[in-house]
Amino acid sequence: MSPQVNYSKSVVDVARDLLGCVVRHGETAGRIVETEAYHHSEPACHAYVGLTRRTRVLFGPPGRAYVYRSYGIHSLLNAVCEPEGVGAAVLIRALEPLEGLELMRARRGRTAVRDLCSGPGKLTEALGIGLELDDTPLGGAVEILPRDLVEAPIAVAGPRIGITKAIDLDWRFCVAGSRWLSRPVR
DNA sequence: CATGGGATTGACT
DNA sequence: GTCAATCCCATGC
Repeated sequence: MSPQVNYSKSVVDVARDLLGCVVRHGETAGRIVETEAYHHSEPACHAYVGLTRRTRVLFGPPGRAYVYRSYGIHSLLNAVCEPEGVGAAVLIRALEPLEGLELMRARRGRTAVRDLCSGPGKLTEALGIGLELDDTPLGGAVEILPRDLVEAPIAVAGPRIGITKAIDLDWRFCVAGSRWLSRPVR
Protein backbone atom coordinates (compact mmCIF):
# COMPACT_ATOMS: atom_id res chain seq x y z
CA MET A 1 0.00 0.00 0.00
CA SER A 2 1.45 3.34 -1.08
CA PRO A 3 1.77 6.13 1.47
CA GLN A 4 -0.97 8.74 1.52
CA VAL A 5 -1.37 12.33 2.51
CA ASN A 6 -3.28 12.78 5.78
CA TYR A 7 -6.38 14.78 4.83
CA SER A 8 -8.20 14.48 8.13
CA LYS A 9 -6.38 17.29 9.91
CA SER A 10 -6.90 21.06 9.75
CA VAL A 11 -7.50 22.20 6.18
CA VAL A 12 -4.87 24.93 6.51
CA ASP A 13 -2.30 22.36 7.56
CA VAL A 14 -3.20 20.13 4.62
CA ALA A 15 -2.94 23.10 2.24
CA ARG A 16 0.67 23.52 3.38
CA ASP A 17 1.36 19.78 3.32
CA LEU A 18 0.21 19.46 -0.28
CA LEU A 19 2.89 21.85 -1.56
CA GLY A 20 5.50 19.65 -3.24
CA CYS A 21 3.17 16.68 -3.69
CA VAL A 22 2.50 15.31 -7.17
CA VAL A 23 -0.91 15.17 -8.84
CA ARG A 24 -1.28 12.47 -11.48
CA HIS A 25 -4.11 11.65 -13.86
CA GLY A 26 -3.36 9.10 -16.57
CA GLU A 27 -0.15 9.97 -18.38
CA THR A 28 -0.01 13.52 -17.07
CA ALA A 29 1.44 14.69 -13.75
CA GLY A 30 2.61 17.86 -12.05
CA ARG A 31 3.98 19.05 -8.73
CA ILE A 32 1.74 21.24 -6.56
CA VAL A 33 3.16 24.74 -6.07
CA GLU A 34 0.05 26.68 -5.03
CA THR A 35 -2.98 25.84 -2.88
CA GLU A 36 -5.82 27.55 -1.03
CA ALA A 37 -7.74 26.40 2.05
CA TYR A 38 -11.54 26.68 2.37
CA HIS A 39 -13.54 25.95 5.53
CA HIS A 40 -17.30 25.97 6.10
CA SER A 41 -16.94 28.52 8.91
CA GLU A 42 -15.98 31.31 6.47
CA PRO A 43 -18.18 32.73 3.69
CA ALA A 44 -15.79 32.21 0.77
CA CYS A 45 -16.25 28.45 1.13
CA HIS A 46 -18.99 26.74 -0.84
CA ALA A 47 -19.81 24.74 2.30
CA TYR A 48 -20.68 27.97 4.15
CA VAL A 49 -24.31 27.52 3.05
CA GLY A 50 -24.45 24.18 4.82
CA LEU A 51 -25.26 20.74 3.52
CA THR A 52 -26.71 20.84 0.00
CA ARG A 53 -26.40 18.60 -3.03
CA ARG A 54 -23.39 20.59 -4.16
CA THR A 55 -21.63 20.57 -0.78
CA ARG A 56 -22.36 16.96 0.13
CA VAL A 57 -18.85 15.96 -0.97
CA LEU A 58 -17.25 18.68 1.13
CA PHE A 59 -18.94 17.37 4.29
CA GLY A 60 -18.09 13.77 3.40
CA PRO A 61 -15.02 11.75 4.31
CA PRO A 62 -11.57 13.29 3.70
CA GLY A 63 -9.30 12.24 0.85
CA ARG A 64 -11.82 12.56 -1.95
CA ALA A 65 -11.95 14.92 -4.93
CA TYR A 66 -14.37 17.86 -5.07
CA VAL A 67 -14.56 19.04 -8.68
CA TYR A 68 -16.97 21.80 -9.65
CA ARG A 69 -17.63 24.04 -12.66
CA SER A 70 -16.48 27.63 -12.35
CA TYR A 71 -17.85 30.45 -14.50
CA GLY A 72 -19.59 27.85 -16.62
CA ILE A 73 -16.32 26.97 -18.27
CA HIS A 74 -13.63 25.58 -16.00
CA SER A 75 -13.36 22.59 -13.70
CA LEU A 76 -11.59 23.25 -10.40
CA LEU A 77 -9.96 20.48 -8.38
CA ASN A 78 -10.10 20.31 -4.59
CA ALA A 79 -9.05 17.76 -1.97
CA VAL A 80 -11.69 17.22 0.72
CA CYS A 81 -10.19 17.61 4.23
CA GLU A 82 -10.98 17.36 7.94
CA PRO A 83 -13.12 14.66 9.54
CA GLU A 84 -16.44 13.66 8.04
CA GLY A 85 -19.08 16.20 8.97
CA VAL A 86 -16.74 19.18 8.58
CA GLY A 87 -17.03 20.96 5.22
CA ALA A 88 -13.50 21.82 4.10
CA ALA A 89 -11.24 21.41 1.09
CA VAL A 90 -7.95 22.50 -0.43
CA LEU A 91 -8.11 24.05 -3.90
CA ILE A 92 -5.19 23.02 -6.12
CA ARG A 93 -4.27 26.25 -7.94
CA ALA A 94 -1.05 25.57 -9.86
CA LEU A 95 1.35 22.79 -10.80
CA GLU A 96 4.87 22.52 -12.12
CA PRO A 97 4.36 20.28 -15.19
CA LEU A 98 6.33 17.05 -14.83
CA GLU A 99 5.03 14.34 -17.19
CA GLY A 100 2.91 14.15 -20.33
CA LEU A 101 3.77 17.66 -21.50
CA GLU A 102 2.85 16.96 -25.12
CA LEU A 103 -0.58 15.71 -24.08
CA MET A 104 -0.98 18.80 -21.91
CA ARG A 105 -0.08 21.00 -24.88
CA ALA A 106 -2.63 19.25 -27.07
CA ARG A 107 -5.38 19.64 -24.46
CA ARG A 108 -4.52 23.26 -23.71
CA GLY A 109 -3.84 24.38 -27.26
CA ARG A 110 -0.73 26.16 -26.04
CA THR A 111 2.94 25.30 -26.21
CA ALA A 112 4.63 27.36 -23.50
CA VAL A 113 5.23 25.20 -20.44
CA ARG A 114 4.34 28.10 -18.19
CA ASP A 115 0.86 28.25 -19.74
CA LEU A 116 0.01 24.60 -19.10
CA CYS A 117 -0.80 24.38 -15.37
CA SER A 118 -0.45 27.94 -13.99
CA GLY A 119 -4.02 28.29 -12.77
CA PRO A 120 -6.79 26.15 -11.27
CA GLY A 121 -8.75 25.96 -14.52
CA LYS A 122 -5.63 25.44 -16.61
CA LEU A 123 -4.29 22.47 -14.69
CA THR A 124 -7.56 20.54 -14.82
CA GLU A 125 -7.68 21.06 -18.57
CA ALA A 126 -4.04 20.00 -18.95
CA LEU A 127 -4.59 16.84 -16.87
CA GLY A 128 -7.97 16.04 -18.37
CA ILE A 129 -9.80 16.34 -15.04
CA GLY A 130 -13.52 17.03 -15.41
CA LEU A 131 -16.72 16.97 -13.39
CA GLU A 132 -17.03 13.21 -13.81
CA LEU A 133 -14.24 12.91 -11.22
CA ASP A 134 -16.19 14.80 -8.57
CA ASP A 135 -16.71 12.70 -5.44
CA THR A 136 -14.13 10.08 -6.43
CA PRO A 137 -11.30 8.99 -4.13
CA LEU A 138 -7.86 10.58 -4.38
CA GLY A 139 -5.79 7.52 -5.11
CA GLY A 140 -8.22 6.37 -7.77
CA ALA A 141 -8.13 7.90 -11.24
CA VAL A 142 -6.72 11.08 -9.74
CA GLU A 143 -3.77 10.44 -7.48
CA ILE A 144 -1.98 12.79 -5.11
CA LEU A 145 1.40 11.32 -4.27
CA PRO A 146 3.20 12.37 -1.10
CA ARG A 147 6.18 14.65 -1.38
CA ASP A 148 9.27 12.89 -2.73
CA LEU A 149 11.56 15.84 -2.03
CA VAL A 150 14.51 15.76 0.35
CA GLU A 151 13.46 19.04 1.90
CA ALA A 152 9.97 20.47 2.31
CA PRO A 153 9.38 23.52 0.13
CA ILE A 154 9.25 26.90 1.87
CA ALA A 155 5.63 28.05 1.94
CA VAL A 156 4.58 31.68 1.58
CA ALA A 157 1.08 32.67 2.71
CA GLY A 158 -1.13 35.40 1.30
CA PRO A 159 -4.77 36.29 0.58
CA ARG A 160 -6.81 33.97 -1.61
CA ILE A 161 -7.40 34.94 -5.23
CA GLY A 162 -10.64 35.68 -7.03
CA ILE A 163 -12.94 35.84 -4.01
CA THR A 164 -14.86 38.74 -2.50
CA LYS A 165 -15.56 37.41 0.99
CA ALA A 166 -13.19 36.63 3.85
CA ILE A 167 -10.37 38.37 2.02
CA ASP A 168 -8.65 38.98 5.37
CA LEU A 169 -7.59 35.35 5.69
CA ASP A 170 -4.10 34.50 4.39
CA TRP A 171 -5.09 31.02 3.27
CA ARG A 172 -3.28 30.92 -0.07
CA PHE A 173 -0.01 29.02 0.08
CA CYS A 174 2.75 29.12 -2.53
CA VAL A 175 6.15 27.52 -2.90
CA ALA A 176 8.59 30.39 -2.31
CA GLY A 177 10.27 31.51 -5.51
CA SER A 178 8.34 29.13 -7.77
CA ARG A 179 7.99 30.23 -11.38
CA TRP A 180 4.91 28.03 -11.90
CA LEU A 181 2.37 30.03 -9.85
CA SER A 182 -0.93 31.33 -11.22
CA ARG A 183 0.10 34.76 -9.99
CA PRO A 184 3.16 35.97 -8.11
CA VAL A 185 2.98 36.49 -4.37
CA ARG A 186 2.71 40.14 -3.48
C1' DC B 1 -39.77 27.77 -12.62
C1' DA B 2 -36.70 32.28 -13.07
C1' DT B 3 -32.88 34.50 -11.50
C1' DG B 4 -28.21 35.74 -10.15
C1' DG B 5 -23.64 34.86 -8.98
C1' DG B 6 -19.30 33.03 -9.38
C1' DA B 7 -12.50 29.68 -5.89
C1' DT B 8 -11.35 31.80 -14.34
C1' DT B 9 -9.33 32.48 -18.61
C1' DG B 10 -8.05 34.53 -22.97
C1' DA B 11 -8.70 38.13 -26.16
C1' DC B 12 -8.64 42.72 -26.78
C1' DT B 13 -7.92 48.33 -25.96
C1' DG C 1 -6.32 48.00 -17.92
C1' DT C 2 -11.53 45.95 -19.71
C1' DC C 3 -14.76 42.35 -20.85
C1' DA C 4 -17.40 38.26 -22.50
C1' DA C 5 -17.98 33.27 -22.53
C1' DT C 6 -21.10 29.83 -20.36
C1' DC C 7 -23.34 26.50 -16.88
C1' DC C 8 -24.12 24.64 -12.42
C1' DC C 9 -26.39 25.33 -8.43
C1' DA C 10 -28.65 27.73 -4.48
C1' DT C 11 -32.23 30.63 -3.61
C1' DG C 12 -36.76 32.77 -3.89
C1' DC C 13 -41.28 33.38 -5.82
